[in-house]
Amino acid sequence: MKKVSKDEWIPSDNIVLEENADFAVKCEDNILVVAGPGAGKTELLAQKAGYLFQTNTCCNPQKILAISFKTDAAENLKQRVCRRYGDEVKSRFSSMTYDAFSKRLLDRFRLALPVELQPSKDYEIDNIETIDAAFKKSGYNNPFNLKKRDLKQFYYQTLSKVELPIKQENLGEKVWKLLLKGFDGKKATLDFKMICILAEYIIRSNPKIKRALQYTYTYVFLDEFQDTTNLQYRLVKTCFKGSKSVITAVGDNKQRIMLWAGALKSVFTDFKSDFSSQETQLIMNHRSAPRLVLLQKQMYDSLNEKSIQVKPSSKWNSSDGKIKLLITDSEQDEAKIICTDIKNMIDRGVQVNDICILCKQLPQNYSEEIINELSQIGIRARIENEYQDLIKEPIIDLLIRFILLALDRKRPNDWEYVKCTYADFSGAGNAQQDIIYYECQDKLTKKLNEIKELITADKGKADVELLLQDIMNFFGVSHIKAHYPAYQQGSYFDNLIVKFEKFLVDELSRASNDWILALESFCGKYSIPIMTIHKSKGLEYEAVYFVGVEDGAFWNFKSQPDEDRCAFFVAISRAKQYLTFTYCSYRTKLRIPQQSHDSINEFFELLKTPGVAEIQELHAD
DNA sequence: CCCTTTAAGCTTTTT
DNA sequence: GCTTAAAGGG
Repeated sequence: MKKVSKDEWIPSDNIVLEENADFAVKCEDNILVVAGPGAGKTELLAQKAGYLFQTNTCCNPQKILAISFKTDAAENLKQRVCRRYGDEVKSRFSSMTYDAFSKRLLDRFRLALPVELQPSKDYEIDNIETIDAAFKKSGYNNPFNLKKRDLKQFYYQTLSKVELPIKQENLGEKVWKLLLKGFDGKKATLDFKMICILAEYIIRSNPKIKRALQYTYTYVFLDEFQDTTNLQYRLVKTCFKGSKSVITAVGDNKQRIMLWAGALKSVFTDFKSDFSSQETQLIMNHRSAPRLVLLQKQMYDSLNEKSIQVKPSSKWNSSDGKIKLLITDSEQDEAKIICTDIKNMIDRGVQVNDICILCKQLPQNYSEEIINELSQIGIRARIENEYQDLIKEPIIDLLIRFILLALDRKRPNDWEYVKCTYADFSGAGNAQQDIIYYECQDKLTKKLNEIKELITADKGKADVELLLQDIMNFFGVSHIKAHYPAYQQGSYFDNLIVKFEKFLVDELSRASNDWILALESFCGKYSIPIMTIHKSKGLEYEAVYFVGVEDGAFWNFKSQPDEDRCAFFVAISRAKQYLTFTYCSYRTKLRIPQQSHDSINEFFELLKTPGVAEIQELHAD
């Protein structure tokens, strides 16, 4: 990485930063960056990391702490920064989730807690049976006969309300004490909220640790800031309020769809006053075509958003972008029309995995007919839930990369990843000069060749179960579990492997035992993803089909209209160029005699505004 | 055995 | 809100 002066610095990868983004990158005070979809919020953070490292504004041994919500978001940011600025910044850019950050603080400084608050070293996470037993042992016997779901919610709420240090002896405090140490032969159990509370208390009650933390992390990035919960925000506040550490928070109030899961509604204003932070807005939308940007802007009123001048990228013509509203009586008609549309799009060169089908909820209730129709012309569409749950697991990722690498050695990224992981597991770490390290490489190469032999020997008909076992034994199951503590709990690990095995066998039979094809296919390269709006957050697609804009899918609209408007906004803003909405008056799986759109009529009025969408209606008579 | 009442789910992540 | 499945009552 070459060092440059502040005036000479230019963004990496030929990216052009709009004025306010450039300001935010170079800003050395706390700043809140509010920006809509496609503005490049995460990219701004990556560029800011580059600026801070390249200009030596963040100088060794100072580090940047980047906090995200999802592991893959944290991982993506880390990869982007490491790719651009090399391994020398790897150890100085800590990109992790809130939960990983809290857990790290707790595990590292557990002994700094007063003895009565120290959890046992081998605590489990979120063992609901233990939690239930602890409440019962503390004398709580569900006096109001709460239903299972409400009971669970009551448990977690009671636990998260406990203030440290413990001064009272109420129910929550009693249960905490049991859970911290374990009881009646049960292991200690914490949930992530408790971990967050403990981490916050460690920092609050240990000025030395707090100072060390602030000294280490002179810059802090907070991604998806609108989703921050009160506990997470309190942790950030305790760690960095009043310090010299500079916080950059990025978020979008129009995409606030996690309030129901506990996001803190006032987090933007709280942050501005607590951290005397400035605020800046980005106005570019690099993602969506002009006509789609226009539709997004038309929603600003209902989202209580001032109409700022959002600008689409200059790569578009002003007439670019297509919006359609498809109204049918039967799911068959809906599926046929979507299918023809998708076929045309693919023929024009759009990649299958650049087309997405979105639902407000339960994709399986809305997409069956579409999946069938598409499969008849050889296009695969699949509900992503289970696949994504597996793909994001580090062990599955490792297995996939290993097999791909065995079959095709020209995969530098996978080689690097597999090699580092293996070296790590074998204790060779980063000691690149060490002879052990070369031994590792040697062993790895041999094993890769061996696996390749196994797979190619019988034209790909190798036994999947044995092969996966073989690879895992090579890395050492105990090493894997030691490295990823989540895998030590219960049968979680074994279940993952069994599921992956099942999926892989299935993919292999589809791909006539072509392992590379099967694995790529498992990773979603050749299929249209189907998912909920919530899962699509942060993603983008050339074409988006929002299936089921109906009251049945927005049953919650009356109780949380603002959040559902945001959900609608998130859905429409995933699309780059093509956006199709569908409404179908009867859905087999829902068995609602006749769908309506009374409660969400505002969406229809929006789409029916002249010049917005092309409307296609198909009625059976 | 049949009819009525009640419960639970529906948008989520994290080691 | 609207569903399905299980539990309850006669």
